[in-house]
Amino acid sequence: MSQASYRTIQTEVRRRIQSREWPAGQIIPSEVELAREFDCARATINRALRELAQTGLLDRRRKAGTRVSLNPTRKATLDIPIIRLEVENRGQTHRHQIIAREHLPVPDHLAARMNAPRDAQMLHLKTLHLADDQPFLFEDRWINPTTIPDILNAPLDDISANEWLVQNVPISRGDITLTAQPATENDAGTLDVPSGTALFVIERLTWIGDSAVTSVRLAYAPGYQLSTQI
Amino acid sequence: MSQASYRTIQTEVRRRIQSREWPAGQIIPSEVELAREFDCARATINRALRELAQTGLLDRRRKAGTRVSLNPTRKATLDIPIIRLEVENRGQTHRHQIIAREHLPVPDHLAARMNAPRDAQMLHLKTLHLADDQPFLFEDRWINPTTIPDILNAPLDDISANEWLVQNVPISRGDITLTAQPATENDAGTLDVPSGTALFVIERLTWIGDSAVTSVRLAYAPGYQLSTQI
DNA sequence: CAGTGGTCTAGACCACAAG
DNA sequence: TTGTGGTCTAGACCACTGG
Repeated sequence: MSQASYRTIQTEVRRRIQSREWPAGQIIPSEVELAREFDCARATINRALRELAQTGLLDRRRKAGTRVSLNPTRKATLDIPIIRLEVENRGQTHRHQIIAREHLPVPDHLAARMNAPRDAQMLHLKTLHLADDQPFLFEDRWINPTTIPDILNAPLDDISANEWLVQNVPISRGDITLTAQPATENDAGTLDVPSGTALFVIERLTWIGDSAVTSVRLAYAPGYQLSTQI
Repeated sequence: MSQASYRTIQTEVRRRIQSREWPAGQIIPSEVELAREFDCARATINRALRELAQTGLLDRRRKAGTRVSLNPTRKATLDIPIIRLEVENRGQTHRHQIIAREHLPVPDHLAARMNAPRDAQMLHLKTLHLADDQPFLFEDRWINPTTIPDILNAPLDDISANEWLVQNVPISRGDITLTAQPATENDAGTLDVPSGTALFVIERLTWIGDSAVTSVRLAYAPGYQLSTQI
């Protein structure tokens, strides 16, 4: 093995794990030994193994060594695209309608989660996104104008709040929750489905430092699916 | 800035992006320039920026340079744990019941997706997972004994197929789909919910090389949510 | 304590693609 | 053509932690 490339090393390591040459739970040779075997620098081995550990295939600990994961918690990466691009990537045309736009005191449960004072005034937006003029998803969003004063001047009729925020607010952190929910009366009327229909719902709460930027609930029309690979 | 660490560099780069010092879409200095500024080796800058690019914050292209992503498709990492651990991590007790276990010709639509001949015989398992003796999720799984002959000897009453497969089959690839579905009659009876209830459903198809290992549908009881962060 | 992975360096060559 | 990121090296020191 005179080939030295972190990719070829990764491939070979995967092969040895899949062939049970290195069974689950077993310690594999140290970086120094592997560097000797593959005739390459230790840094190359390190990169190969470090990346495999990031995907959950290996467990690494100083002194203890590197072992094949016993319970490989597989990690899947979800892409969170802008809604407009999500629609356009399906080859459909995106359009959005603002259904409501008002300043209201934020509901208590949101105030708590957003680390805001009770009855804080926020911008509340309800937006329907359409794909080829069919309802695609219903967006219910609260935006904290204390954190994002510019939002008050944003041209939200032309560019959806989703897109404006992604492009103008460099968030530092976000909490995401995926659930299935029965359509509320509100959902049902907006998406034009029977009340109680099973909807795929994504809720996100995003932050700049310790200041909440926006809390949003995205209710997708039936048939939506989120796909990924491991 | 005499500190040289890829982590401190990442923090500083994030700060500059969030503060708009480096606006979205703009080219940032080259690795050589940053190495000079931070007084460190180029490899250190490379690692810092490479990892940020993996998260979608930066776009890098040879010769074109590194720029702040214009439409940062945020990437969230989902952990796919073993069901037993998922339950136990909530502080609940896990138990499973095998509801059906039979060899059947696989349905046509699955045969196609699994790259198997029509009417191929597969092991079909229906399993109910319980958390503190309450229905937690209903697992409907097809296992390809051509790929996994050992499955026929597995003690599936003691250890769920989910867990046995994770620990014994080093898969190379998996397709995952997340959806919301109304409970079928079958789901409803098993999970003890009304038919039509909104259920969170994960479907997975996993592979060793080009051979399908298993196709599984996990229907979670109402109230389940999948959480992550970005 | 000592062995392992974690990180950094200074330098080098290369692959790619923008101009 | 040429500047950029992509990768590799040989060596070094360090941090952590198992025995």
